[in-house]
Amino acid sequence: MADIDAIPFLCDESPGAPKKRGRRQSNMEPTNSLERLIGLLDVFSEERLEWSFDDLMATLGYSRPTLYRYIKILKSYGFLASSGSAHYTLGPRIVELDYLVRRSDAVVLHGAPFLRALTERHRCTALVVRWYGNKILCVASESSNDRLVSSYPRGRPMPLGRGAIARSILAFLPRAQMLRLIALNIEDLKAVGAGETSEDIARNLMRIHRTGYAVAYGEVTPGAVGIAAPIFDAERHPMASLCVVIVGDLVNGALIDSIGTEVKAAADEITRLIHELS
Amino acid sequence: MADIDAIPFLCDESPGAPKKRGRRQSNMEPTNSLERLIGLLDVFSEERLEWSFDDLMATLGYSRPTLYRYIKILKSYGFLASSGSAHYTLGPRIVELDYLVRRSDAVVLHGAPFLRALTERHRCTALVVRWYGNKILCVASESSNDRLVSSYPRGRPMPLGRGAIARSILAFLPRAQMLRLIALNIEDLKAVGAGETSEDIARNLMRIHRTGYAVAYGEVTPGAVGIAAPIFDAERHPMASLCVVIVGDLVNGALIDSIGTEVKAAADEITRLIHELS
DNA sequence: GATATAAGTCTTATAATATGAGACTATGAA
DNA sequence: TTCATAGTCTCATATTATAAGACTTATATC
Repeated sequence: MADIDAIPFLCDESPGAPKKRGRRQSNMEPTNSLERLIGLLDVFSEERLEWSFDDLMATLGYSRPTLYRYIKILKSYGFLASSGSAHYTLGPRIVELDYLVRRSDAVVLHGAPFLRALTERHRCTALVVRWYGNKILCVASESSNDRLVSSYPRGRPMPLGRGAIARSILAFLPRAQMLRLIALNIEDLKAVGAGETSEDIARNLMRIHRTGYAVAYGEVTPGAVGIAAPIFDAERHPMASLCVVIVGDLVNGALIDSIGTEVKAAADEITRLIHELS
Repeated sequence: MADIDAIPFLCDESPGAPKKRGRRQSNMEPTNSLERLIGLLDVFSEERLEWSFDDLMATLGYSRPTLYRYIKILKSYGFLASSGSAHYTLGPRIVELDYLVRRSDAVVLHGAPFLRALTERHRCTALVVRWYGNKILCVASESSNDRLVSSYPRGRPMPLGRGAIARSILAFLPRAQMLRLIALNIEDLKAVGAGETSEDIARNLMRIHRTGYAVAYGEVTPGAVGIAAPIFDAERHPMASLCVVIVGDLVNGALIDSIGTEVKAAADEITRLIHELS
């Protein structure tokens, strides 16, 4: 049961759309067999990459034949794989699907050239990150600095309370939603110095809104500076963020400003490209 | 309907285990609602990364409310995402799961250092590839030659009939299974010069078996030489392959032999490491 | 601003099937 | 041989997935 709480939020794809129904959250129990089936994959986490049949049964509470049936189906579709006897891990179909995602994600496709350009111009790591529920997910990255290995590679979710990326997204949300998410992540935001109270944090976010990009010092990776600007969906809600991470010693205020302007320009251009054809 | 045929084989994780029941193949129709739900993801392919609701309904043949229900569930779990109105693509949860797969796949984890070593020693691309049904799937790669961009990055399935990787796996299968897979891929194998008849191909594979590694000239990428050796599962069935791809002009017969020996040694070592603890 | 069309959800009776208890099989270990 | 574990099967029952079609929002069009 404890593991259930560790499962990150799962929700509709477009967190920008306000008040859409049908959101899922980590604490929601599946209500039907279809959800129970795919929900089974939710027990896998970075902390628990492999599950025994008995632990699955104890955690999920399904009967033996039912759980075996689920596992059989998921295995036959490649979403699960046996690892040792009565032990299971995630399966190869996921790898295959991720390839397709990389080929279809507009943010990845249009962001890639800018990642390349930014990493060529600066000794940095550049990433494109998607907003996804109460978390953000790196979907593409490039680096021109071997010392600067991102602790958040593709697919690893980051919290919404820390770092330039998170704030570059929060800052551009409608006020009500912004406050809701501030409340959800208030501890992180305070710990990181984003403000003392919700109101204070909101004020600071407004400033980011005016500047057009967010800057953070060592909030995600010690010694690293993050500079991020939002990418918008068709309704002009932030849906992703472009970010440059650079070693703190390599930059001063002026350089940060100039990189910030670059990042914002690139993010705006990505936004434009995304909506150009559709 | 035509697209259905393009969907690659989906089957149990361990294709090495002979005659296991419960295999899925592309032409099998889902028999229950659970399979129909995850089976929906099978319509996405490299050729068709985005689907409209109407096309989905026409292809899958489910009723409007049912299909909407499926989509809603898959969206709520992040496996699908809306793209434009009534259009859908694969969703961000897949990215998240792929990250977990990268962290849990023993072949990826134990293979990585060898990929690095091989690419440091030679100007080449080195990959680890998993056997998965009637196809092989790259799961990790590294390159020290920018001119040599693999046309098969992580997650893109390759056919079982072409290239050193495929033959390095076929060559180590029990004879019956080998013949079955030769029959399935006979056109490719012939086209590529692996032999004239099934028997001829089998004989050539036996030679690969004796040598311990397979070599192929420009079968996958023109001008490139592939050198591959199998990685085995607990039952000593081939389950994956380690491969070095190198530009043809850079190698002669002697060098190929020496790289082949290296690759085989590395593959054997990966096999050992995988089973060391479990 | 009215109308039309499409996107998505809800309601319902009915047919379908998912479920769990427990038996059964297969496999490997002691 | 016996014992334990992994995995499947059978079957009666209760659950629930299903499709037709009504309903409800959005989005576009005039």
